[in-house]
Amino acid sequence: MSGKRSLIRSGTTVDQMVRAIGDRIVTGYLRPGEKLDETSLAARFDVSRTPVREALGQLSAMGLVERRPNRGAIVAVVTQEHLASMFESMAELEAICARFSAERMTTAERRSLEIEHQASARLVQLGAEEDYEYFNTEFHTRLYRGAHNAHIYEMTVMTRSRLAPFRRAQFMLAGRLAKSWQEHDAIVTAIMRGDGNAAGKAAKDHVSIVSEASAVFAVGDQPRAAPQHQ
Amino acid sequence: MSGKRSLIRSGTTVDQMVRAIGDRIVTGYLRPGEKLDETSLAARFDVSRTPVREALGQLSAMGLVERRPNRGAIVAVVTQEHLASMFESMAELEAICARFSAERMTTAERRSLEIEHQASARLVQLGAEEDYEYFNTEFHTRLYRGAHNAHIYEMTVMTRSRLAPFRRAQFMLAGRLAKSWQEHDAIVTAIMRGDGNAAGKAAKDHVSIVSEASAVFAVGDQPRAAPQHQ
DNA sequence: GAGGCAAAAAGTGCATGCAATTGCCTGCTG
DNA sequence: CAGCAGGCAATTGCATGCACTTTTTGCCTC
Repeated sequence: MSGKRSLIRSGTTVDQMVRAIGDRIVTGYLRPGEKLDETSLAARFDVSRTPVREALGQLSAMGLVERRPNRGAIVAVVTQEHLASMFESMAELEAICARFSAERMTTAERRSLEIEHQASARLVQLGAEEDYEYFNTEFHTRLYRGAHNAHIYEMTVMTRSRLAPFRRAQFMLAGRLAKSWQEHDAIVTAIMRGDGNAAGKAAKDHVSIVSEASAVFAVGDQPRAAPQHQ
Repeated sequence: MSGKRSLIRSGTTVDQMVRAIGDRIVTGYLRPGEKLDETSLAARFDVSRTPVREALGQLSAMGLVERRPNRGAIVAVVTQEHLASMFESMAELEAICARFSAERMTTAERRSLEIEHQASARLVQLGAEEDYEYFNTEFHTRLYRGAHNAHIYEMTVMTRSRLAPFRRAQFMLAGRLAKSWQEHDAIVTAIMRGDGNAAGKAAKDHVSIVSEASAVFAVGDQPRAAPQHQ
């Protein structure tokens, strides 16, 4: 019995690798352009190269890493242009989710969305960025689910995760917290009214604003090469 | 009988496997639920199991195959519900593409869209289903590109390919050819006018109609288990 | 000192081998 | 004859090995 997997959760080794590496990319711990060396990763996680290779392949299929034949893999480098296209897509996807949510959410879903949203008002007053961030994720996830469309849900979640590295610290901007809440409020109100078009428009505006706020960070952050971690 | 992988295009072996297996799924040659045995596939394509495994992993990340740990892979089984959600997503995505196309296509893109569309009128008169099918694909691809948004393009193409197996023979329906052309015409007209909303609506209606036409076929075809293809 | 070449080093791509898991088959029990 | 335990064949999951490609390094030339 050689060294058993230590800290990571269950599933096959490949799945663990996909999550481990994917998480590090999504959270920004691994930066775009950074080299993903199979041997080092294998050593780092105490597995052989095979599961690492498979994981890199899957991550590449998801668009999180880029693979150059015979030349190794790197964390996907997102051009400004492609980043913009993802933010724009995100706005459209959220608009669809909000519109469908307005039309399709069950009474229970509407109620709990409203309740959570109202509860979050306190976080804004307290200026609790961390907690609001968590709530914010929850809020949007509710919209995605509320659309009652599995495929749109998948696309939206995937797009959001690919955007995650570029969206950190958005709430640090002065006043962003309160504005975010108001924008959410517009979405919730429209959903409660069952007004799909208004909900869609409100969601699109909301995401567009977030995009602009985030883009600022992305610019200085992006085109750099690979840093030294650990 | 066994043997060559000559007819496939270049790239790494894994890429070839992804394309080979993916094609067979998308074209319906491999049916939903069918078992994908690593050893047989490896023998069939005359490679070792490793690239087959990697390919299956990537296809699973794309949603084309389903992988049960330790229990092998099967062609993804799409429930009626999930299928409906994909068709609905498709309509929304095409609507976005058409709207953006109306707003963003270059003059050259508009012109060539119009020209090709007009040329296809002949195919309708001739009742040339095969040729029209080819043109139809081309037409929609132009819309996706015309949106000038790489991420939406990716999502749309991916969704379309996943729907491909359920969309066969749609033009066999009586009169579908002519109606399809008219629906395209509405889209083109709106795009030429630069009217994004009209283009989006026309595209959504168009796809919705196709969805309904296709759903008919899907019903009898879908939930069955695995056939014998060999 | 810059440029170019060749050999070595590093790293990827695929094949093969072996342990682990699953599912089936058999035979026993009630 | 149904039901279940145990064992066996088939198949998956991962590790390792080897060939090939790319990159680096060191040396030579100019």
